[in-house]
Amino acid sequence: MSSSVVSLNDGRGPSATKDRILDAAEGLFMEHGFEATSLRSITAAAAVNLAAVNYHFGSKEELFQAVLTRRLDPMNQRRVALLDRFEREASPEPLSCERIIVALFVPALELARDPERGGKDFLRLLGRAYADPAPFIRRFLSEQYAQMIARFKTAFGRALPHLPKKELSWRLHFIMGALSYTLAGTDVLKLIAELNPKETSNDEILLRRLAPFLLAGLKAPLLDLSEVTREIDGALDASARR
Amino acid sequence: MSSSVVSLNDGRGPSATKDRILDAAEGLFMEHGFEATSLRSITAAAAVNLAAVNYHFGSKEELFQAVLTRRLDPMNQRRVALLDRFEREASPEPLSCERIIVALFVPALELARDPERGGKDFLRLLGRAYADPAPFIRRFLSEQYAQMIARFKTAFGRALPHLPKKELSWRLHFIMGALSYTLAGTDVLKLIAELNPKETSNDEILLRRLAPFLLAGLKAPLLDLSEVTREIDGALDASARR
DNA sequence: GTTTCGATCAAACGATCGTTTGAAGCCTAT
DNA sequence: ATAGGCTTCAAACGATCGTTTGATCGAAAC
Repeated sequence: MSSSVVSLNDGRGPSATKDRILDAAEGLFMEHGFEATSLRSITAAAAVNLAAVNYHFGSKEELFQAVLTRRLDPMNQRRVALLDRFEREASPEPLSCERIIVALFVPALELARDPERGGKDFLRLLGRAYADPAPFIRRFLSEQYAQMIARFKTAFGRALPHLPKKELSWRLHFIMGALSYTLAGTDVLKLIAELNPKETSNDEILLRRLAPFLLAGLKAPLLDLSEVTREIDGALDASARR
Repeated sequence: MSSSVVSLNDGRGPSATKDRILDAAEGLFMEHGFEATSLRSITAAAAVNLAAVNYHFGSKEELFQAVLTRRLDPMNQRRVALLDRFEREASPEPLSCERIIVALFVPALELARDPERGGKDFLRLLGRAYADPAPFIRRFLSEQYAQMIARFKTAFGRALPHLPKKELSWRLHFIMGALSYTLAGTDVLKLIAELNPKETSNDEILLRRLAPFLLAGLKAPLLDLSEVTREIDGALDASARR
C-alpha cells in the first residue's frame, strides 16, 4: 500500500535503472547511431551493470525500440489529438492546411522545448532512425507512423480536394522526409547555434522556417509539375544527345 | 608501351580488383549502412581476398570515401557545369529558379537512369550517408558539397533578390535535405515500384514529383512565414496553459 | 636466367561486440 | 527470523570485427 509498486534501487524513483539506461541510450544512439553504439558505453554512461540491458529490455534492438517508443508514441498520439480538436473547432467547415501543419509540428516543437534535457536529443535520434537501413528500425517506424500518417492524409485530402490522392501521398511523404531530415541535421544546427546564440531553441527556429516552406510546396498547383518536368526533360534530352 | 599501365589481374580491365571492390561495397554499404557492413562480406561479394581492401584503400573508412567520391565528385562537377551553361545562355538576364533546380536535379536523374547497374544504388547510399552520424562521413560530405552549395546559393540569390540571404540559406538546406532523404527512402521506393511497375525509374518518378514541390517552397513569399508562425505560437501557448 | 616489385593469398592478431551464466544482494511477506 | 521474489553483479562465453603479417605468385626490367 506504499506510494509505488515499481522497483527502486537507490531510494529515488526517477533514477531507476531502467530510466537511466533509456536516458543514456537516447543520447548515445543519437550521437553515434545504433550500430556504432555499444551496450558497454551505454551501461557505463548510465552507471549500471552491463547485464542490466539484457535483463530489463531483452536485447540491444529492443532497447532501441524502447528508446524510440518512449517519446514517439505520446508525440504521435498528441498529433492526432490536436488534429481532432482542430477539426471539432472548425466543424463543419474543413480544416485549413495551415492548421493541419500546426497539428503536425506543434508536438515536435513541444519536444524541442525540452521539458528538461533529452527532448532535443530525441528529435535528432528520430531523424536519424528514419534514414537508418536496419530492417527492424524501418519496420518499427512504419508501424508507429502508419496510423498517424493515414489520419493526416485524409485531413489534407479534405483541405485540398482538387489534389489527386496519389499526388497528395507523395507530398505528404516529402513533408515527413524534410521534417525528419531537418531534425537529424547536426552540422547545421550547430552552425545556427553559433549565429543565433540567444534565441530560444535551434530546433524551434528550424521548424518555424520549415513549416512555411513545406506549406507552400503542399499547396502548389499541379501546373508547375508539368512545367518543370518539361524543362527537366529538355535538359535530359540535351545531355543524352551530347 | 602497351595500351595501359594499370594492373590487370585476369586479363580484363573493367574487372580489376579495385573496381570490383568498389562495386560490391557500393551495394552493401547502401543495403546495410557503413557500420553494419563488414569487410569480409564486401570481399566475399567482390570475390577478392580479405586483405585486398586494406592493400588498395588503406582502411574501411577510406574505402567508403572512395565509394562516395567515385560518383559524387563527377555529379557535383556536372551540376555546376550545367549551372554555368544555363547562366551563359540566359545572360545577361538572371536565371529562373526553375532552371537552377533543373541544374541541381538533372545530374542526379542521369545517375538514376543508370548507365548500367550501380547508379540507383549510389543515390540511395548517398542519401543514407547524408544522415549518418559518423564524424568522418559528415566531414567528408561537407567538404565535397561546400563549393557546389555556395555556387547554387549565389545563383538562387540572383533569381530571388527579394529573399533575405539567411532565409535563402535555410530554404536551400531544406531542398538538399528533402532531396537526400527522398533518395535514401527504401520502403517508399519499393511501394512505388509495386504501384507503377512499368514506368521508367522509381527514382526518376520521385525526383520529378519532388522538384515542383520544392520549387514552390523556394518561391514562397515571406508573408506566409509570420502567418503560420503566429498560428503555431497560438497553439503552443494554448498547450502551455493547459 | 636472374632480379625486382606490385598484387594476391591464407592465416592469424588483438580488440570489441552482444549475450549468458550463476552467485550475491536486498526488499517484502509470511 | 526465514523464505522467495526481483534485481544487481563480476566474469566469462563464442563470435565477429578491422587490420597486419609473411609467404607466394606473375609479369616486366635487366
